[in-house]
Amino acid sequence: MKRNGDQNENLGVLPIKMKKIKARRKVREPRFCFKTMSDVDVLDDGYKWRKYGQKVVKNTQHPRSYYRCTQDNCHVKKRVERLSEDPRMVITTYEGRHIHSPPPDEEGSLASSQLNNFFW
DNA sequence: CGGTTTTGACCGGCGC
DNA sequence: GCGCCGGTCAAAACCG
Repeated sequence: MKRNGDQNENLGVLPIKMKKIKARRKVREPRFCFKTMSDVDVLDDGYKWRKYGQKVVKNTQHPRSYYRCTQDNCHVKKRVERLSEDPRMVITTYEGRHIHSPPPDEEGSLASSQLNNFFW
C-alpha cells in the first residue's frame, strides 16, 4: 500500500499548501440525482469526466466515485454512487450547470439511446 | 509526451 | 470538547 516514502516527509513538514480556498456554497443549484441502470459508472453524456477521488461510504458497501468535468469553461461536478444490493443500479448526481453548447449528436446515438430506453 | 488515473492524507462541518 | 463522516487535493504511475 505504500508507494513511496516521500509522503512521510510531507507528513512531518506540512507545507503552506491548501490556503484558505473557501468557495461560497450558496444554493446556486440543487443537486440533480439521477438513478441510472447501467453496468458502467461513466455514462458519456457528451462531456469528458476526470476522476478526482474515490471514497467508501458507510451506508454503502461499495466505493463512491467523484468525477469532474474537464471542459474549457465548464466545471461541473458529477458524483457516482453504486447501490449495495443492486450493483447494476448507479446513482449519478450532477452538480452545477454546463455552459457548453448543447450536447453533441453523440448523445443522441449512444448515451441518449440508453437513457431513452430507461427514460429515468 | 500528455492526459488521466489511483491512493493516501487532511480538512471542514456537524453531532453528541 | 471531541469524534466522526464526507469531501477534496496532491503526487506518482500508467496508458494511448
